[in-house]
Amino acid sequence: MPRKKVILALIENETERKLSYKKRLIGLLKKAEELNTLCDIEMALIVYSPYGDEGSTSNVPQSTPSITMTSMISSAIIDPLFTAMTPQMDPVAEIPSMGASIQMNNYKNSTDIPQSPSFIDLLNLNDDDFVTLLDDLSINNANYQDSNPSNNK
Amino acid sequence: MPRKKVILALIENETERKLSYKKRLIGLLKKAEELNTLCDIEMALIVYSPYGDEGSTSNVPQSTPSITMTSMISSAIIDPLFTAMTPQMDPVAEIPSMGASIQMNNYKNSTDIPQSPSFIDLLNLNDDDFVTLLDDLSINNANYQDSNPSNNK
DNA sequence: AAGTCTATGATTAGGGA
DNA sequence: CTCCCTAATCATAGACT
Repeated sequence: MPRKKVILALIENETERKLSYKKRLIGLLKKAEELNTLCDIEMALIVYSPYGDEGSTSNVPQSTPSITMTSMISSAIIDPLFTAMTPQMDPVAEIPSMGASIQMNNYKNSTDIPQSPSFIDLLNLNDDDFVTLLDDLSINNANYQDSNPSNNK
Repeated sequence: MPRKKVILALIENETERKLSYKKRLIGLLKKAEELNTLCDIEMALIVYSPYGDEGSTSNVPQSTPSITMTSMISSAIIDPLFTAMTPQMDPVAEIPSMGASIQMNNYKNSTDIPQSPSFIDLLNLNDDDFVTLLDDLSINNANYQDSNPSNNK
């Protein structure tokens, strides 16, 4: 956007694409939070990121995707489930109603994870993937690391 | 943002707040779509709007809230469920897996709808509320109007 | 309420360290 | 890769229709 007008097409260069993703995710979260604050709008933003575990526990890009769930919901019912999260907690244990309520078809990706498992199936929130729960821009995320490495095959 | 620096707090004036909401929702959808296109990121954005039916069938603000589900998911599995939608179709019938999969606690608001029913409970996608499905910025939405007016009490 | 316009604050691509 | 910086594009409050 600066220096060069954005072309609305996939950024082919992976390094560039990932950099853009990181910048734009922060921007998107900020915009969403602003809408929530300014207009009292309840919402949920669920982002499937192929860059889930980088910089933390693994050096292998795209091998362990993550789901970023952003709660900007002001409702008292769902808020505690998300705001209570700390990096030390187990997200799945912490959000039982979420794990119980979002039941999609129990898809298992039999090929490589880099080929992108179905987004909707990842919503199962089982042991396979990183789950990152963000409450606001302070990205103090709780990563739920895969406890079963075989799922990465 | 222009003309005046934005103060991150609830916009007290209702008309102003709604106007800001409409503008910012479009902006948010655009940003999300850009992230999807540029970085090949799958995501879902669910917005609970208290301004669902205005300008269409009712003049009563906030009496029939709506859920705006924005699919920017490239997966072939979920895409057809959203893109197949037309304004003439019944969204609930059209997205059986969605209706079946998102099972929250079956909350019924016994007081006024303007007091905002729980966002998470609205996700039940039953007959009570407007459901607006957006596939991209072309806001060619499919409204699913309440077939049971008593739910507005 | 819903568009259109536009000035200006916000976002971000590119580059440097 | 991750900050930091800056230029240039983008988003949008306010005004007007």
